[in-house]
Amino acid sequence: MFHNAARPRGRPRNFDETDALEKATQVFWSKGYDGVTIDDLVAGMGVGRPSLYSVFGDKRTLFLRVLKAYAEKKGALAVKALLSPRALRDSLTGFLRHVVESATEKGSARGCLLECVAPLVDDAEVQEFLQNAVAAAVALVEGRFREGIEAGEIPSDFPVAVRASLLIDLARGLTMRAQIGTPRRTLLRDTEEAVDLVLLPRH
Amino acid sequence: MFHNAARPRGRPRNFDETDALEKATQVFWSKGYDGVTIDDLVAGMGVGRPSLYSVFGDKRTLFLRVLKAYAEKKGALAVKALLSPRALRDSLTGFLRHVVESATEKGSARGCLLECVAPLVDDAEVQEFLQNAVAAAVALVEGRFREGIEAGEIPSDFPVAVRASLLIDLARGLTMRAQIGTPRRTLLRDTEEAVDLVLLPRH
DNA sequence: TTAATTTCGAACTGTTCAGTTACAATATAG
DNA sequence: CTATATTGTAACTGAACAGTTCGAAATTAA
Repeated sequence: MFHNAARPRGRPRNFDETDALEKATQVFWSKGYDGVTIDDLVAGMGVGRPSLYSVFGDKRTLFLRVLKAYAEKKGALAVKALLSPRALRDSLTGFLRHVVESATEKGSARGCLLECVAPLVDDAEVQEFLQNAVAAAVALVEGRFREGIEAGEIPSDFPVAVRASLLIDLARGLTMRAQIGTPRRTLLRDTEEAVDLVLLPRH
Repeated sequence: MFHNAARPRGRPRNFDETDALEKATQVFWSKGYDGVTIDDLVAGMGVGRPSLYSVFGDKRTLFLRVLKAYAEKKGALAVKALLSPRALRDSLTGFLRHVVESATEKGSARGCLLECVAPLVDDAEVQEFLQNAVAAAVALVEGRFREGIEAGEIPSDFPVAVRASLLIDLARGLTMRAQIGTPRRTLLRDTEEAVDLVLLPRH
């Protein structure tokens, strides 16, 4: 008899690795990095202490993995919001709306792991990862602006790089406001304004 | 013989309270709140452990005091930058330049205690304080915009409240970029762009 | 000089924490 | 059914930590 899904030999795990990782995300997201103890993770992930070490390594290693999974997921959603075939304004609004909505989601921590938690982690690898993530986000928005130019939605002298950078700054600002408790509807209102602003032609 | 500066009775302290508080600010600023131990503070402030407790209370109490002193200092500088008698554009540029410069000061921690560290502190009093600080900052910028309208520097239909909020969002974004290591000159360049943007008339 | 007062330095105490170990539980292979 | 492999549970260990205590040091008051 063959097992196509090569079932491992010993006692099976009673947790799902991906699921545990998502739970770890919530723990770091809500308590910060330094504020989290291994016991918090054990409790939050539903994984035994020795399993946690053997499967995920120590806190730093786990955090890096959480960070990468989170960024990938968030990045994919940003791509989806920005690169769907619709008007430029709608793309940007969709992007910022998604940012605000995920930062104010009920049942989840406020703010954003990448913007509020990770920047405070005193670790070279984390910092480098963040810088790349920000650069990627800016490049994505830049790309969308260039498409907008080709489609004639904005003038050809539109300052693509600068505005992309500023849009990301605005997104960060909105996220930080979510972190300190500004209500979702306020942020959603300002989302519209931010898009208006960032699309204004220069003189 | 009278002592006009009513010298207290016992052994004199060998630290200056204000100075120690500034050192504590640097400690929290560079290590975050949860990342700081009492020993870090003892080492960084040059104050003995028992003195620290008797003079400043526990970590939370000390942090609240640090936070308030920091906000007061920062607020005063913001007022100075925004309310000096000069052109609106120069006021705003001065404000953002100050934000960027203090977030990228060499010899000091990067970013901003109020924007990068405090929002992660899981404490109701801290959160409330931050919300008020943000509201005050927005109100300050709003006031400056209104002066600009009176002086005819911007049109009377200029969306004062919205733009003030967005300018603060931009400041937060710039600060967070400083935190993750974006160089000062990049941020200063974007400062100019941010002011240009926020002053654009609406269509 | 002596008494009273306050701070300083060092050591102490009970707690929390990270990481490990020992053993029981649960599975497969033959 | 037995041997082997892997996970889960609980408890252990040494280090780090918060907050306190105690005696020595430094000052004023009398």
